[in-house]
Amino acid sequence: MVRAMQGRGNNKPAVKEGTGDRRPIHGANATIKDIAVALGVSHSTVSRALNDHRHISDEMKDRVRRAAVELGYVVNAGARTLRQANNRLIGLIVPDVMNQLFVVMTKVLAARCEQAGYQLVLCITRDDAEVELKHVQSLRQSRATGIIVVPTPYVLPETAQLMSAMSVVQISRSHPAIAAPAVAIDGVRGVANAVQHLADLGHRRIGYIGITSDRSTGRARGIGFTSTMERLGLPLDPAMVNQGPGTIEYGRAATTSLIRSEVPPTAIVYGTADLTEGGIESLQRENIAVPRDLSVVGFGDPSWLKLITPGISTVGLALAESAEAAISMLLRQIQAREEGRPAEHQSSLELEPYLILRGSTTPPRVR
Amino acid sequence: MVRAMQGRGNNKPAVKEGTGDRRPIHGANATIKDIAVALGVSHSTVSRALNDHRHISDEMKDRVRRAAVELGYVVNAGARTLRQANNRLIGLIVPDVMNQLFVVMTKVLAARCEQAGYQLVLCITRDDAEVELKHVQSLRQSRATGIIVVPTPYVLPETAQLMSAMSVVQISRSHPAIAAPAVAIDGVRGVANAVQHLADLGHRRIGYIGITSDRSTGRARGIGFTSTMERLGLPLDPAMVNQGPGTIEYGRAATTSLIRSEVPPTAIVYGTADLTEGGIESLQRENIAVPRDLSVVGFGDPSWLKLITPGISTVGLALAESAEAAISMLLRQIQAREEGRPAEHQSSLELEPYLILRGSTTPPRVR
DNA sequence: ATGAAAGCGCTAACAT
DNA sequence: ATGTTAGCGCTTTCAT
Repeated sequence: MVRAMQGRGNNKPAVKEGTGDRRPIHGANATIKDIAVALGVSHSTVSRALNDHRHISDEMKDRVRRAAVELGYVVNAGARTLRQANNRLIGLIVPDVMNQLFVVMTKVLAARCEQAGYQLVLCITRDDAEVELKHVQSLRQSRATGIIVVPTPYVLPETAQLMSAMSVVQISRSHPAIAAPAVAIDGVRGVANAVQHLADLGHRRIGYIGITSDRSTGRARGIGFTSTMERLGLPLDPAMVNQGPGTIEYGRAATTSLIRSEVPPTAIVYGTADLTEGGIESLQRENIAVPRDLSVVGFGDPSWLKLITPGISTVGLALAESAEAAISMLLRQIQAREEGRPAEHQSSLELEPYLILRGSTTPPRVR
Repeated sequence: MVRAMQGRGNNKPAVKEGTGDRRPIHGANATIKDIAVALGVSHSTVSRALNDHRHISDEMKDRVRRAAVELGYVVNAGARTLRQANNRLIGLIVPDVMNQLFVVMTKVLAARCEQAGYQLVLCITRDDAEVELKHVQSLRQSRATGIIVVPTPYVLPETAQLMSAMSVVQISRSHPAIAAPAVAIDGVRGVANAVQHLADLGHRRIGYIGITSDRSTGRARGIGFTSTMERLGLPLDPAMVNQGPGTIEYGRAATTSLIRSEVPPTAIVYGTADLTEGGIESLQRENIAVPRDLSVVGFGDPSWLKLITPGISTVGLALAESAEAAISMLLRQIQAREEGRPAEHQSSLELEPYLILRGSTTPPRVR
């Protein structure tokens, strides 16, 4: 701990160093210079040896590697990046990780990133545009190689501008201000299929509980509902169309209000997995017999859904596939940029949802 | 794209640059030097202005900031780190993000990291020690400030050694080779409480389905079961103690095998949420009436569990609290290290689980 | 096969 | 209040 100030012109502040003196035996980080000194060679030789350069003798490589282990040397990725301008960092920006949708994506992306030698920086926005901006700034500052983002409803202009300098792919949702391709699941089709199925069974008064149209997903699913109702010539009572926050609570409240309304629907279609969860909770509380009293089609298919009695029919989403598609697009984009190619235009992709029938739908009782 | 080789002694490889020429208007990253040149001042003035240094005139600060925006300047965090040795990166190493347990932790940690100005690097090991090592190496190379880790069952010596040079906190599980404090939930007590509760109701033949003892959690919960059975003087039939992988499939299979056995148990206690999920699935398939035919106590409390009919009693875990505790410990550890303090000894912490009764337990039918 | 030296972008002494 | 200079750890010419 006691150390005389050195008179030499070093500008190293005379503070911390963990324990002991200069020897990088343990504690402070050893550098290639330390190895070079220990071996009496130049630090460039050390660098070359560690990078398995062709013109370094096997013996030297061996000595260097041994010394590196000895000194506990670990390359400083930051310093390397400064030279090579390439830092193997990918940002994943999602609203929430409790949501089935985003967890599955996260899992797939993490696996792919690891495989491709990237670190995954997880950013959770809670759908707050300010938080989103902060994350994008950090990512940009650390020169992240790319970003996969589920944009918040109201992306700030600054956020979009920062992104314009980076390789980006949007997933699940897409925002017009972000000039990046998007991978999404066709929400129009998802809800349309559900409505069609119910209509086929004879339902005419169908309720919808979805999220607000400020998210691209909410908008699409809402359109899926209204347009299909119209196309099939079914009455479109505004009271039957409920759009709110995508929370379990809202799903519960909206469901309760629908089934207690003057003329309740004979079927309800949900617009997200959380809303479905809230809906199921409400139906159980209100003792609604599904599908006898009410037919139900959920959205999304978390693994527990099949444990519910009765089985809930639902809109299945190809989550893993969309994540795979997104990361492939991103990696291609990155590669193009690294090779100086002018980033081929990537068109957005929309995957098809599919209906999973589990018995929560049946023809309406009366009519 | 066409660009003549420049004769000057610059060692810049004559490749990429996106589009156009040197001006950092857009595309390539502007540096403080670019700003300095544009303004005809020195780059250190620019640096100081951007960092709001005291001795820079307000007018200069203003000009610099304006130019920075103009040129799309974003500080290079890597370069800064090289000087300041402090890179605001925290690694989170978990086996899986599909698991309720780890998602909740991830959410809490992400929030705290954001708040404290750290980026969160998410590393998923799939309980593979090699993968874990790779992640730790990357983290160490990028000089991550700290790590929160759910260690794999068989941590490699190299992994443990790398960690010894970093600020680390273990969470959920703990591994003896890792010299870092751990925050966990008392698994012995969790299962013991469940068994005690069932014994109080009069059960004597109780089955246990948990994970193998190679994870610290599995070991503790197993001990919680056997020791409590012994303490209460209940018969401990080896056939009633099932330990395997923590998968839904195993939970299903083990449950099916238990209820089909010669002398089936009158109650089953589970050791993880996934096993509980598999168990419920099996019980539904086999048409076992819970709690009439069989009492059940689950482990963990994912939000959907209360939707199951009948309500499943379960061991509640203070997941968010344990994550909070872990991140606080880590931040304190980091601060101590940064201030050169010798890292006060942090003792491990064990939180108490609590029983949530929902009606899946009742006195045994016969006796 | 190895060494010397430059420089990536930034901050911080140390001058003025 | 601003400029000059050194140096963080590394890779990479350019010499030898």
